[in-house]
Amino acid sequence: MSAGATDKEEAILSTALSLFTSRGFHGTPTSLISKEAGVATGTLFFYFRTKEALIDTLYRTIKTEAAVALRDGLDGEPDVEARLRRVCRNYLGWGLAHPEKVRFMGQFAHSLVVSKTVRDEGLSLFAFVIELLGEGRRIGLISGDDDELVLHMIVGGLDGLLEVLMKTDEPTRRELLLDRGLGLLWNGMDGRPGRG
Amino acid sequence: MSAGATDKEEAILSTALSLFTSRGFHGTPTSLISKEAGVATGTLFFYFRTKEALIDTLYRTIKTEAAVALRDGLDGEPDVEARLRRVCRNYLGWGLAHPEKVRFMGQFAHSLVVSKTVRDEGLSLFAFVIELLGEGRRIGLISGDDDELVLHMIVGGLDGLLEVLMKTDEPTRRELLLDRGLGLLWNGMDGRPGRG
Amino acid sequence: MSAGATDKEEAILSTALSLFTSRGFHGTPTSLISKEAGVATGTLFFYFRTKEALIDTLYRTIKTEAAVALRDGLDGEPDVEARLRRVCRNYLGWGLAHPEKVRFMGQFAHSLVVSKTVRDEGLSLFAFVIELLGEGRRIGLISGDDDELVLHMIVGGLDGLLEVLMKTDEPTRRELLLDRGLGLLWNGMDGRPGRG
Amino acid sequence: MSAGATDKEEAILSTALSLFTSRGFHGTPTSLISKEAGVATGTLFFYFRTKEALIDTLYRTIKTEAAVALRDGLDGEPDVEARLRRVCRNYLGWGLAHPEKVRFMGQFAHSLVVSKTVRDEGLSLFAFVIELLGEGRRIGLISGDDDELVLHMIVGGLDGLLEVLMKTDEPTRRELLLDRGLGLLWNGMDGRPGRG
DNA sequence: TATGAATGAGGCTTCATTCAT
DNA sequence: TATGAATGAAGCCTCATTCAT
Repeated sequence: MSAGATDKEEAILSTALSLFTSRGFHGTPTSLISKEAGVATGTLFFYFRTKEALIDTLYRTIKTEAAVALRDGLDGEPDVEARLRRVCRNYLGWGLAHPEKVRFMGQFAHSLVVSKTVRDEGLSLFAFVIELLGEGRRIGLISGDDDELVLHMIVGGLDGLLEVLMKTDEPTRRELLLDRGLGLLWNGMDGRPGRG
Repeated sequence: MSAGATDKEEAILSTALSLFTSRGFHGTPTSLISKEAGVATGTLFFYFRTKEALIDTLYRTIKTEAAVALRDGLDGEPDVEARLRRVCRNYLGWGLAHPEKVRFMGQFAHSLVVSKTVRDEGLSLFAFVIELLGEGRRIGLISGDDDELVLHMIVGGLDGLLEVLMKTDEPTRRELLLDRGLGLLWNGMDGRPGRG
Repeated sequence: MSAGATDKEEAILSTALSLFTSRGFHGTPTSLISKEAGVATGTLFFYFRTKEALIDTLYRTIKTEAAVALRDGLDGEPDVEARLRRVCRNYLGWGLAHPEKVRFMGQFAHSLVVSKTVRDEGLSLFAFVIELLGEGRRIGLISGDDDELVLHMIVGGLDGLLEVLMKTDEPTRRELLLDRGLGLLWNGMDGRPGRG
Repeated sequence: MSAGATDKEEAILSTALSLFTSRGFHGTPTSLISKEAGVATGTLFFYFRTKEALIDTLYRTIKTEAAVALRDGLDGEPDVEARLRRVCRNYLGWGLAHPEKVRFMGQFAHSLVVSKTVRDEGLSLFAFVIELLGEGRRIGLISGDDDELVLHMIVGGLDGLLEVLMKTDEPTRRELLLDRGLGLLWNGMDGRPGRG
């Protein structure tokens, strides 16, 4: 999962991810995590000082991983518009590739079990997107004047889209919905000619 | 809070709402709820069989209340477009009027402490919006062909918007952002003339 | 059940009897008793000051009833031997007619939930049997010199016999076992001629 | 108490035995058991999943111990009759040596707090006595044809006898009663010459 | 007599965490 | 590094009992 982790640490983290996702934080005793991970109860606390430290690490790890994924191939894109579209597609692509992590985030992004510090920390990882939006606005690509508003609405829209995509198993249909969803995001709901 | 509730039941529900919102489900012992609500520990369990039954009721109650709010004044609107815009505004208006309930939903909509049954149940309350979108699509008002996709993306976008609005205390600025947000939703991000 | 009991008191007692027998004393909340008896929770405590008072009453009632049954037809018997045999048959007859009460006694005769006072009280009801045994011994009918020893062993043997009889549904077989059992009690286990 | 038990497990079991016997199952909180046993509350539940599992273990352990005691010296006896008499004496001897365990059985043999499974399980431990009775019957030593009936009546009689013996502190008198009791069991109550 | 909402002490059990090995 | 027996605070919930009606 993360870089310099030992086998056992690794095992604990990935076991915790799926247990937390399927049973919730408080439905998952540390004893169960260690048992499923094949380590002793004490071992978990050797690697993570507390149960909350464990979920914080998990949160941070996944958020970082997502931020890295968002950046993928960005430098190769010719202009701001292409880069923005790429970021959106990366987001959806990463989500579809890691449904468990998406569900984890869905559960814990607003939960109080992840410490506020760590949640705030996560935001900075996505600062470059705000940056990108700012660029887009300055060249008239993006309407409005409040980048944060736009960011929130895009993320909200993408999350809604992702939810639908994750329920769609058939690949062609999924691709179709993905395109259509991005179209809605870009061009709005209004379908009347001459408007929008 | 709900209709035929006793005083004590009422007190328990509203106390639970604010405690759950501020401290989380597992950070809130039932003993604290009853103490703050001014009733005996046993009384809580007289009205709600378990702690989970309490949060389920809370979830259901709020969801129902929101659905009712969404419908407000809908019949007075002249056409589908006006009704759709009205629903969106109702959603934002209700959210701004009940920030605690919004935060409650943000925390528990994806949490496993609310039973799946109750969460699924909540969806049916919003079926009429799907209906409305279908009407809109049939008369060419809404682009695309998948009403659920559109619904999810609208809700996602509105949630993002709401989050920003809730952080904005100044009323004029808030009104401005609200209009702009709805504009983005309707017309998309693309700010270039002749596109979108 | 007992003499001057009202309908509700009656209902509570008989409901308690079968619930205590099937679920045990502590497996039976008073709330369940009142519900099954069709009365309000408070009503139970109007008739019985505490839950223990209820089981004490039940114990006393049944014990008294059994003692009465033991005496049945005793005066009509010609001599001590016939009276003793009659008492034994009465005991078994009553037990077979009231299996639930037997099971109740089996469960609570040695249990600490019935107050010691009431348990001791019950013994005096059977003093006449000791008396009878004494008579029997004095005329050489009964061997030994310790009436209490004999009583305890008879009761023990009869209880063992009753247990077997209660498992036997077929009437003829049951009658056979009953006779054989009394034979064993009277003549002992030893089957060799010239012994015993 | 049992074989491979730890010191703490041992302490919990023996503490529970005397507390359950003197105060009853429901009069004995687990917290009291752990305190008296000198362990933490959690430790009790480390060794026994529930309070009922604890009493089940206790029941099983004692029953097994009794069954072992019954067999003592059986192989050294010359014939069936001697073996049968030995079993009876063993039973009484064990009972007198472990009055607390006898009282425990008296209380819980018919109680619903011991799971039915465990109670049924206990029966198989005494199968060899049935076997022995069968042998005795086949060679004409025992009258009757139903070994289970005989077993139940013997056990009943012995329990009655044991009860009396346990109340007798004086050793010579006790020995006398024991002999007389076994005599009654073997030869019956009937004291008249030429009968029985 | 009868009701049933309300009480609150107390019980069982869980589980994060420690520490001697 | 790793183990797992041991800890004990704290939580959820039950239930006998009361009392205003």
